[in-house]
Amino acid sequence: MHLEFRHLRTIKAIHEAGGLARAAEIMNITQSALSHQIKGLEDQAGVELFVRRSKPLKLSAAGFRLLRLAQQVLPQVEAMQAEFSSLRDGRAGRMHIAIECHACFEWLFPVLEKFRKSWGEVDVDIRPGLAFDALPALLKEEVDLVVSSDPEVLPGVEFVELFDYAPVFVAASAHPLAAQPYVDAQDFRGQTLITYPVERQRLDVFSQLLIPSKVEPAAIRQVELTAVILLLVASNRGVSVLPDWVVREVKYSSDYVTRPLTSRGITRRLYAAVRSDDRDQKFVTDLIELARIEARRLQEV
Amino acid sequence: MHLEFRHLRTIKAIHEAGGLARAAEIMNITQSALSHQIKGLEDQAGVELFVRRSKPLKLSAAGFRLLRLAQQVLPQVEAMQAEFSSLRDGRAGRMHIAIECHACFEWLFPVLEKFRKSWGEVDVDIRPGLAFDALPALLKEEVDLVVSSDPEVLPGVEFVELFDYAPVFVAASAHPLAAQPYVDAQDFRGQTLITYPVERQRLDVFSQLLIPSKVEPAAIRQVELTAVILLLVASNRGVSVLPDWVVREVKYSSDYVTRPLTSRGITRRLYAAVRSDDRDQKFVTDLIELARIEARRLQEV
DNA sequence: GTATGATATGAGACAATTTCATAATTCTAA
DNA sequence: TTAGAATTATGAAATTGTCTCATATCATAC
Repeated sequence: MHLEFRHLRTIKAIHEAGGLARAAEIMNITQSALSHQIKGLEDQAGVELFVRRSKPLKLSAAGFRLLRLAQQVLPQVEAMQAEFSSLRDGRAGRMHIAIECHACFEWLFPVLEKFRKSWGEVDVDIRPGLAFDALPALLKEEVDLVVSSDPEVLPGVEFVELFDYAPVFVAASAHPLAAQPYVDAQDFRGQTLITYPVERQRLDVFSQLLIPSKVEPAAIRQVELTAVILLLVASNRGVSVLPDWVVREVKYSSDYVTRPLTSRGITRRLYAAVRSDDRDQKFVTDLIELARIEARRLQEV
Repeated sequence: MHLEFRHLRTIKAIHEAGGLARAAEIMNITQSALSHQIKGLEDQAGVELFVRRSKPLKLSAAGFRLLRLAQQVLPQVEAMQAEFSSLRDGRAGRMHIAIECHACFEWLFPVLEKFRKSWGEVDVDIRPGLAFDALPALLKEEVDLVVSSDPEVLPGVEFVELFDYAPVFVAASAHPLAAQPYVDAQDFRGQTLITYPVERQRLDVFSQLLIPSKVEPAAIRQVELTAVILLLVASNRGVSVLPDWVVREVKYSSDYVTRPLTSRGITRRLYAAVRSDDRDQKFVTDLIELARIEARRLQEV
């Protein structure tokens, strides 16, 4: 049974127009074509679709069943086409974000919350669990944006600057290092360092400070959640280094002290990696703008 | 955007097969054809449906949207086709019944109740309100069976005998005519006759007895519901004539008396009118058989 | 870099759909 | 009942679209 959308539209039109000739008018097609069409369909289906005894062609029981299908299916198709047209002119799209940095959740959530309000038709998601091959995933269109602090030169991918931040040393206020105005690589000797559970290269403390200085802490404890890290730090089970937008919330708590890394402080830059094709999509630039604003808000205090 | 079912099947197949070449195999079609097909679709839609950067062709965000449509729509189409195939081999169908006689509800309901059990796929309905042009409606396929006691010769329509019945006189046991062993046309003179609200020609009392004898009752009261007619008769507000399958339930009640019409009794025959095309449909003959059985059951007491 | 597997493209063959012209119905109203 | 109008059916030719075949191009892995 060789059913096509054309047939569904025909059935619907004949029913609405109340006859084949009128339906042909509406569809801008010959009456003959419609006649051939339904004849072919009836032959294929082996079922009479219309009552021919009466003159303005009328649907039979089977015809009504087909009409019902048309009434179910055609709107679904139109809905999809509407979405495609939104997609074409950039009102809709997909924004699946991969984040390489654990702590980024803190600012990303509020950003996405705002984003959702302006871009209801964009399908937003955060995809954890591909911390390391995020860039290949970006190229394969498995994700649409990667938050990263290690820009690479990669054809088809652009790294757009998001904002600068400082990795900051955090310890319990009772901790000996709290006495110093800043901490240096050497100060980590003998300390227990609490980090996110990722490779050292991806952790600012290591890549920017300890590896260059060839310093090894006494112990490393890996913890998934930022809140838990802070908890452990507060109870003096170790020290940590976290981005400024995270320590903000404990900066003025008497339980913690926060200190710059090195006398001059360390500054890092965060990037959004997007495919060059998507770079100029309105909702992409908008998301990046929102991220900058949110970061500034978290850092200004 | 020239979407066709073929495209939906293709999208689905490519997704399931995980690539275009494999999908082509499954669909018994050239890989080339599929390539042309999706290219055409992408041009029309103005949207990329697949990610071409990676080699085993993969769905893009838009492609997934289309896949979702395919997964919604294709099963609906298959369901309809299954119904059509049921229709072709007679497991499904429509059985909209028009009844010309009011009292037929009494036996028709139990019949349909049984019918529904054996023929779940048949769409059953009773269509009241076309008491008089039921036969034209049958020809126009607005209904599929007409219960009638006045067979006509009509091309394309067959009258199948259902069962015989007797119109029976009913009165309150206190009524004077209760003394007689049977009632004649003349006995209706001076009586109040309670009937269904239809033309005289369609009422057995008139067509079979009063019109031929040129007798006019003192008054006629028209009542819709059988139960109400019996109520009025019981309280001696008039007499009535009802089919034997109806009076059965009051025959042994002390409130009523039932008497034959004329010394020999009057017999009528009920027919099912169906289109000749449908005459041999299994579910049609089955319904007629059920009707006969039910009538016999109601009449045998 | 080359081999291999996968997708794209162009031209021609083929099939399905539409149109045109006209026939055959059915309906309507006198 | 019978024109006449309106509606649907049909056949053949034209058109359009889809598929195949052959081959090019591209991606990936070794």
